[in-house]
Amino acid sequence: MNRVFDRSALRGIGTFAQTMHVSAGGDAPLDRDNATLVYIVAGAAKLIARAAIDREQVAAFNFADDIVMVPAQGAHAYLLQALVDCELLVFPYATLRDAVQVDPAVLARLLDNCDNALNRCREKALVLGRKTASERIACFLLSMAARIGVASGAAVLLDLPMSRRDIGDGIGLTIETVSRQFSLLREDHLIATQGRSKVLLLDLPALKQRAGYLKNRA
Amino acid sequence: MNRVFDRSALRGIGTFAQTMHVSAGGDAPLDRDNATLVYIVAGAAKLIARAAIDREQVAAFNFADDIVMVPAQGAHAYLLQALVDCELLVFPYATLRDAVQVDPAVLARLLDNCDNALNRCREKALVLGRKTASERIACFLLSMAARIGVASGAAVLLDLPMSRRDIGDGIGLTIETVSRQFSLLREDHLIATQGRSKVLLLDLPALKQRAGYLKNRA
DNA sequence: AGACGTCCTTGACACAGATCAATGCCACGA
DNA sequence: TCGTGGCATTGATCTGTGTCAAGGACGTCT
Repeated sequence: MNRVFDRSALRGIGTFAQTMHVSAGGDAPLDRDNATLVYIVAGAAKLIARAAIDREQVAAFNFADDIVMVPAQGAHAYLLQALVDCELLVFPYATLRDAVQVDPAVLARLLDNCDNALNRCREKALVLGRKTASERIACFLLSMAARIGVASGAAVLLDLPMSRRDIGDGIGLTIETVSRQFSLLREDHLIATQGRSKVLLLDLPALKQRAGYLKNRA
Repeated sequence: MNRVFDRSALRGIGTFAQTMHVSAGGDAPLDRDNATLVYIVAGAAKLIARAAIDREQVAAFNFADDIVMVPAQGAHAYLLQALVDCELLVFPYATLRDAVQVDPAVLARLLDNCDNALNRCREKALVLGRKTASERIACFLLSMAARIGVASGAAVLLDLPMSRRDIGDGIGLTIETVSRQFSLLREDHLIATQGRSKVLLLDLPALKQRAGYLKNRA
């Protein structure tokens, strides 16, 4: 496993870290006035951008071993909310960035991590700006499959830690539209669901078709 | 001026750089299969995420002294397109990241730059996912004011290098809706326009009101 | 095991913004 | 200076998804 903060990296920077346990549904108590870097040791969380108490956009879902860069509050507020019980390692961004310069390899990994987050965010922007409801759901499921999916024969099993509301807030739809799209996918036998959180992706090629990906890949 | 690639930084990494001139409307001829880092020496450009030839999301607008991280082609294609004549410095991302480790201060600046891009992208995600047309336009104008606005008394003058279509592609609206929203802002005396590209922001407080920013800032 | 609360699903209707269509204006070149 | 082509504006209509409302299922707690 290629953890970003392995034992040797932690030796140098551990002094700045603060360990936190946040239980499901809770907000990580972060400094609002400064950017923060959170390493998810275990659990799953959502990064929320809030324009109003009833208008939230899920900027990112994050899982174990992810590094989340949480912005300081500007025009909008950012919150890291636990989807399940979480163990977190929290660093003030600026302090870490300066301290870690003694170990450029770790700094380079931070950059790679930030680049990944940026790429995912850009994909999200494309989804939010230019895709239909059914394309959005397909993109979401495929993205989750790549990150937390478990192969199950030709199918992929997902155990989603987030609610329908979270999914909707992540791809810019209401809870009702998300639900309707799930129903359509069930009718067309592209997915099967079990309970509230388990989704079995039965036909990845057909899902990719619905995702509205580029047709003529180079 | 605090350029990211100042004279001393360029001395070490200049060997990887490739200088390019791209004229207005042209695509920077980048490697599709690898992430690329582009430093905009002069000009203005848009980073496009393309799902189809007629479905593009502008992921970011970038101006002189910006560093743009252009992803490799995945599910969608990314293009850097010049809005006006541009002078660019182009690096393969991986090569630069590894080479620049001899100068951690430059690496730290790259990280800061990436963090800024990520924050802007997240604001964009919130705009695309959860804001109305009039809020989107207000957010767009305020964001441009912060980046390329010129104070003109109490007002701010913008000389926008992008077309209405580009604006729409950036905030998830059609060209017609963008145009209608501009007309509404003119009627309400929040802006005045001159020709196709010049916009005078007459009432910043009112614009911020329309942007749907957080009411109760801490 | 049963009951309760929360989350999910489904339906009917409304509306913001897309689409289609026509006209007008700006900027560039001859 | 005048023409030309693309870009912007405005209007009419359509539609996908939001909103409002009711019922059903899951999972938890006693």
